[in-house]
Amino acid sequence: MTTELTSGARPGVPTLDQVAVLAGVSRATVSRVVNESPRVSPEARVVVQAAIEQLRYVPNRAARSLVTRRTDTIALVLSEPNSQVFSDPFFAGIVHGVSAALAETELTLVLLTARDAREQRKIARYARQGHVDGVVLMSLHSEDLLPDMLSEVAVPLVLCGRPHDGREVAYVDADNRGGARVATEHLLGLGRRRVAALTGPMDLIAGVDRHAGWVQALADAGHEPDPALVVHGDFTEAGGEAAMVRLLDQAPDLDAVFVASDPMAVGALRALRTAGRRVPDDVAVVGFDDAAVAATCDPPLTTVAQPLDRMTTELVGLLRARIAGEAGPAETRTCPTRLVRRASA
Amino acid sequence: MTTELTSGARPGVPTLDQVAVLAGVSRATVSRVVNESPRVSPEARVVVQAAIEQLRYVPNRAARSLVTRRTDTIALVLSEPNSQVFSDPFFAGIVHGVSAALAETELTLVLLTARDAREQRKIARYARQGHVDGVVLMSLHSEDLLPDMLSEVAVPLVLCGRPHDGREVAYVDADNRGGARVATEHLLGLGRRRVAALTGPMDLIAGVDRHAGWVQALADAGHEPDPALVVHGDFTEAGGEAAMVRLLDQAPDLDAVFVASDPMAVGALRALRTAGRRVPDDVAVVGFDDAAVAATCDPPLTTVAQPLDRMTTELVGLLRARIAGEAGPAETRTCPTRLVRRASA
DNA sequence: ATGAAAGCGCTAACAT
DNA sequence: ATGTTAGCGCTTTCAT
Repeated sequence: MTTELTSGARPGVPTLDQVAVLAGVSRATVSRVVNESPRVSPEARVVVQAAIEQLRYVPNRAARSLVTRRTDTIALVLSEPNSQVFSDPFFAGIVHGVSAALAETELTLVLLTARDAREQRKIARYARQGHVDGVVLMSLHSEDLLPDMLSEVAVPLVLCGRPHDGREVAYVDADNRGGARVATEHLLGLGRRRVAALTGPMDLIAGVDRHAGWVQALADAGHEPDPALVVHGDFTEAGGEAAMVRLLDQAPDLDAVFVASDPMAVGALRALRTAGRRVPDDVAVVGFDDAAVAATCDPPLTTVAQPLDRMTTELVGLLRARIAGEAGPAETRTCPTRLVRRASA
Repeated sequence: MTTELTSGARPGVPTLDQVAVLAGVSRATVSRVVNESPRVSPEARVVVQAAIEQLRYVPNRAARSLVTRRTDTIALVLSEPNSQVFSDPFFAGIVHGVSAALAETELTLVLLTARDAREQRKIARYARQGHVDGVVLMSLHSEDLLPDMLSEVAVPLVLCGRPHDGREVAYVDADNRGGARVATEHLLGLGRRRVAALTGPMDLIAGVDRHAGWVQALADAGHEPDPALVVHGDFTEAGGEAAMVRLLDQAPDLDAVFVASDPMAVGALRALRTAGRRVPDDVAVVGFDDAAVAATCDPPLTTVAQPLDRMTTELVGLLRARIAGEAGPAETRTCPTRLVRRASA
């Protein structure tokens, strides 16, 4: 009696019932086949699979998730008012990497962007509606409210990048501080004495950490950081060029510079050339890889490689572990960076 | 009697029933308030809203979409094996624009990427599962199978970019042909006689159309297109530089060049400079805007502006119309391009 | 191994 | 204007 009521539904979109009728079994058996339960006889499985093929049946996700309370979907949230961040190779790399890591699984990726408070609320609401099993959040700026908003929603959450404050939350980050330290040590090891730092904005944790690594390397070597040797860029090529000009003005005697991002390093190189300083004979430069921009530089730049692939793998792994309840709410992973010396032209 | 069964559910996630009980009304009334039906008394509305606030109630999407057969979600599908496409400013611009256009609505965006056949199947399946109300598909290459796969799924579909064959499908595209024609006319109007074309790959419809525009402008002016004046790039900066080198070799007497994309134009400019040709005195160049890369060029380039904002607006508008059943399956929109002359340095 | 039946949370007739 | 009721398509005990 139940089955004949199904006739009122949309034509062309088969349901479990229809498969069951065609296969001559019950709904439960079809469900078991679809969900790969071992409690099905081989014969039944064959019959059901044939019916599924014939009808081109695909389970209705809404119905399934209504009962299982899973959605098999995770969200990647980009919280950043600046819209050109989309073409930023670092963001692009993260999006791509997460998407690739998920391709191997049954999970699908939902990309959400928050450019203003309105969109932030929409995202928090979306998460609370239970439309995703978990979320990866990229939020760089210290004053961003979204991390708090999402923490309040009862959904597994992993941040991409260490949070600015010391909050208790799961995150994955590159070893920014270690990378900057190694880069600076490399320059000191070359015998340079006046190693400047072209760092990033200090409201970005990556900027803070990379600056801290430079300071530490100098301290370890017994140098005291000279304020004249520090200048802040905005992680862009143009910003890097401008910052390098200021740096040359502040400290004309510098003989090396650690640049806290690759695009800035490209700009810095240009500024150095314009100023008539030879690279690397005159000034040694090490960049910090956001996506290997500097690989195409002339002269080729020694850079700190940022482990994008590793980060995205960890991000997805940690989130899945959290969804499965196998990882704590504040578990963290730091992905090692490494120095890459490129052949000099 | 129904309500007390609810007790077995997840704690902390309130349902319609619980709101109804707290407000002292029926589920139906709560549903009406949530869905802004006019058939509710002001008093009831107030009581219900208070209960919603108190319980922090948010409707369960799965349950809703199970009955309404809507998901309030649309997918933006990027079908492109090349993974670096993510940082391509054109793609980034489309993603950003669509996302922005949707921010004003109740719809959410799901970004899906297909890099290989496996991912393509996953996407087709996802669409068939009824998890989205419609899809915007960016598929550039002529041999891509995804357009066919998605056409077979009964879901409103709009392509970003004219399909390569003459298939019957809704799409939105820039006026690539018209833009190329105007660019070439501009060069001819400057008095140039040997107007070369640095075009894109011919398996991309944008490449084909821009090339066709150049041919048409020459034909209209009574010139016959000289094969030596044509060379194909790959829409990238490096490709543009290499192509320009070939072009100079093939046709050393060229006095102008229409370049079918901005990044290529930047590369072409560099090649011209290296070859000792002065721009624009010696060789006039017009680029084709993929995301205003050329705006930062030196010398500033006259470019054909591609209406990204317009395209994304149309894309979303057309898809929504299709979802509402207000637009045919093969309705198309072409967004006008225009020539932008930049002040010479 | 299989089927019957209950119910996930919601909307939408249909009554009143 | 409000309540009652019948499902949407699926999973999952609980029997058999």
